[in-house]
Amino acid sequence: MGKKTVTIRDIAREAGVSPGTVSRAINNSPLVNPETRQRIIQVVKAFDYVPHRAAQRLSTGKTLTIAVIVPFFTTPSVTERLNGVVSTLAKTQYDLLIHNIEKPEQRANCFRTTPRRDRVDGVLVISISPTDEEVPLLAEADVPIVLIDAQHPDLKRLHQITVDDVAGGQAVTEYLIALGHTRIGFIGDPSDNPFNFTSSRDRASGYRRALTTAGIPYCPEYYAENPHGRREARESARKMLTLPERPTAIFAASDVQAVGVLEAARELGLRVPQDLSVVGYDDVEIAEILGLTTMRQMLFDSGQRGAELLLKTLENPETQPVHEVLPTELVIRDTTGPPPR
Amino acid sequence: MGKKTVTIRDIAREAGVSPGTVSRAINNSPLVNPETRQRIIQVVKAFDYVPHRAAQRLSTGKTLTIAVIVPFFTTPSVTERLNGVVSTLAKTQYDLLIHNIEKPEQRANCFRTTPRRDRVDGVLVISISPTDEEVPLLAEADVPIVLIDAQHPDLKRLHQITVDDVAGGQAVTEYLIALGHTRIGFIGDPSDNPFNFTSSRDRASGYRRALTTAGIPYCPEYYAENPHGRREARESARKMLTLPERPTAIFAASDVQAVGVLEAARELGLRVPQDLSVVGYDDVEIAEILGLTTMRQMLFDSGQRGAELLLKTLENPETQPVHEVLPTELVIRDTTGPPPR
DNA sequence: GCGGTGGATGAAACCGATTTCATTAAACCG
DNA sequence: CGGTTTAATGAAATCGGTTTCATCCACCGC
Repeated sequence: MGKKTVTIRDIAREAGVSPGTVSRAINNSPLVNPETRQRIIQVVKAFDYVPHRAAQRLSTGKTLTIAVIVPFFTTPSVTERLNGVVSTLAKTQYDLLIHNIEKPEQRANCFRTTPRRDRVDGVLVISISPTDEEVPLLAEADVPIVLIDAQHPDLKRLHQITVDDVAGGQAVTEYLIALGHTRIGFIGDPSDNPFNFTSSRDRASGYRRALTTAGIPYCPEYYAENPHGRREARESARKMLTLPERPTAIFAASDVQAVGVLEAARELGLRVPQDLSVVGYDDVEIAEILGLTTMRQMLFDSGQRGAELLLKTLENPETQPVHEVLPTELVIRDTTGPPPR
Repeated sequence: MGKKTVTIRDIAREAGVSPGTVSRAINNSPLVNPETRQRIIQVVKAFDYVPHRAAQRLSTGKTLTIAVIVPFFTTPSVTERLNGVVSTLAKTQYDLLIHNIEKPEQRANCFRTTPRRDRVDGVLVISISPTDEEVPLLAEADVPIVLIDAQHPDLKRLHQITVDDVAGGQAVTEYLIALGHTRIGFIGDPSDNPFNFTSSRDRASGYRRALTTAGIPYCPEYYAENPHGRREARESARKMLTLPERPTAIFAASDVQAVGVLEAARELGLRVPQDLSVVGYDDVEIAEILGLTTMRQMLFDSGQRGAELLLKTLENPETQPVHEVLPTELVIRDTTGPPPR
């Protein structure tokens, strides 16, 4: 099946015009006679002609491509954000390129090679906050960039869609305090991680701030950091829950980790919420299934808004960088209650 | 920041050679003196030069792009397959284009416009079986295509990575029968759906076959089809479990649906597995969390194998179409046991 | 010492579109 | 009716690589 590609010259020859005219005709240039256009369109249809993408890109300088840089994209919360991006872009003619980051070196590599004018028209970055050294690199790339669930103080150059994780962490903790808890544990990701994830760190800040405000001393034994994961969280929870004076509530920095906490509780024979209250973060599907109390964030919407923002910027490059903060909402289910005794 | 792109000619000038030589040097052509290459590489590094993708594509005719067509990519099982694809392709220099299908018309559109020589070098299709009308269209496109978890009898033209869903469904049912169950329900997706998903249908065939073999009459009341989803499965399960003579076991065509069944059981006060046995399919993370007995398929591997197969075919276009059937494995956890009484 | 062989390189064509610039023909105007 | 716009189109340059073909030079064998 040789099936040679039909080029714009074929169309031109067939329609009895020059390639330039064909190009103008299909790109809605006003500089072409309606009749001529009609004839050309006809030939295009007849030949099922579609312009060669690479050729278009090369000559226009536009790539019609948007890249999204995303870490561990099988994580449910990340997938949901990505979903927002994908469904928004599906309505446009932009192609979506996915770069999954699972190792720190991929991250560096990706930040260096992806945001280039000749590769993409714009970049979405999900959940990975660029470092101070990386920002100038990104800015220099001269490609519009939107951070989703990631941040950087340099608002002059980067669009940002975030959630106030400090406030969220604080709200969760205040809720637990209001229930009467004073021994409240926190289980999150490493504050200092090669990906520069910030959300867990920020939620921990909110946690501490709420404790301080309430006059509850911060107890390092009730604070644990682990590489993200259910198992890791379970181990931490187990340790924490076998302390001489165990916490009566645990706030996990994500639903995934909260599940680990629940598992640890089950193993230790602790009833939830009678013996232990557990709160997660994100409100992914599993939270609803397990009846987990959690802080809901608008995951899908964050992706959607980010994509929309990027599209708007592509249309109008003069758009000033925007920093949008999405709301959160505490969803109270079955894993929280007053402390025992 | 103007930042004009540095082209191969810039490198050539700087290194004191011709563009052709630079091209040869960076593409590992043996036709270039090691010293010259060394010098060129140096300049490339110094200028942080990266070849213009569109230009490469145009001149080579290769797009260096692979598209994956995937339905509802937030579904955990689909995400996991996709993960296999992504991680395999990450090691190559191919770009990955994602087309998410959520509506039937997207499907048709996608099959028509995506598999074109000038757009992609190859296509991976996940979980969507092409129809008889679509296959010639795909074949004509003259782009290698690999179906993952999808099938079509025309093995002459399409690579396929599948699981024997009929056998899988049969095995699950036989297991339940061996436990002593005779009233076994099945809850799956619509056999006839606009996406042409076949896995649920096939698992149902296996289910029926096992019943027949065991001499258990097939009872339509124990068989339900719903649009895929937890809630829908829950409703079906509720109906089935409130029958005068309710099933003692339910086989759900996916873990997601099995969760719905578990919810229905909980609502109705049925203990699992004492009163009701539940089996899922896929073995996604939630199955492990909930202790769900399920049929594990190699989700990640299916994506990986599919991608590898596609890459191999790209290297050697003469590769004969392959049909690879991946094994399944019954994972027995806490939701299955002998029937009550 | 000379034709032959092959390695390394440069010059130029080419991929398929877009876009600038030039050209032609028609329309318009005083 | 001559001169000037203006609309429509063609010719050709361009985008940034790759690749073919030609060239040059060194080395080999005789």
